[in-house]
Amino acid sequence: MVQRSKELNPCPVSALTNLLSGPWTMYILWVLSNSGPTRFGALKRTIEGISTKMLTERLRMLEQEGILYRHFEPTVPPQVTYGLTERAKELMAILDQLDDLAQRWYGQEQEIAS
Amino acid sequence: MVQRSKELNPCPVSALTNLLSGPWTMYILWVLSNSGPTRFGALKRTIEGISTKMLTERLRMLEQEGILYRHFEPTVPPQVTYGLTERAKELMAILDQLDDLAQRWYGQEQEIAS
DNA sequence: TAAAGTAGATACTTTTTCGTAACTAATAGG
DNA sequence: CCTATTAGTTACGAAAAAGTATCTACTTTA
Repeated sequence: MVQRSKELNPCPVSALTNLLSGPWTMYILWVLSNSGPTRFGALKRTIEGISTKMLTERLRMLEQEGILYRHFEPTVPPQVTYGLTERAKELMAILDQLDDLAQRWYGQEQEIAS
Repeated sequence: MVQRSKELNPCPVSALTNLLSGPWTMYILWVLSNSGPTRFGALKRTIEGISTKMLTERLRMLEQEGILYRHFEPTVPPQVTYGLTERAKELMAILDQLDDLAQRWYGQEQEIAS
């Protein structure tokens, strides 16, 4: 059997970072943080390039972890809205710091030359 | 051509999180943070289950990003030591907060029943 | 003289990941 | 009656990621 790193999930940090480290994950949180609760279709349109499958996968995952909620309105056609939970907000506070760091390290390149 | 998420690397945070999100990456930083500068072989023995290839790959990557340094001593057999840079220490300060969060969220399960 | 020890590099193979395309249900509108 | 709409699910296949095994150099030790 081949040993992959995800199996051994010894400490809580690993659990959390494995979770956040998936593709698009941070981006999805970022969008929901900026736009507030958003419907599936709108998310898909906003997050350019993501596939339906990937998006649902990530959303399900984040929901399971209690980082976002899913509100299903059984109209026809159905309306499903996703939003950040309290947990997500705690998380974003830290991710914002990471953002500051990233700005300082890599941000210069992005400066606007007027 | 198949569109993968890593290609589009728009904002600095993405750059940083893509970097941290690789397998074993956080764990390696964690070990170096706790143990101080460590030789390749020792790292490999500590990080149980990691392959040589994976370990070198991650180390090279972190070195390129200026997150850790590599010190090569051309003895026979050679001695190569890896350690955290200042950047890494800034990073760890934030990751420690993430750790606190993880403890609160998932830590309970790990409690020792005396 | 042969083996051990370090820090990898490389080729080859397996596993996993992820995108694409096709399909679903129920209703409203033309 | 036919089509559009939403929010997915599923099977399939290609590409990327990661493991395994083999090889290197040089010296010391047995």
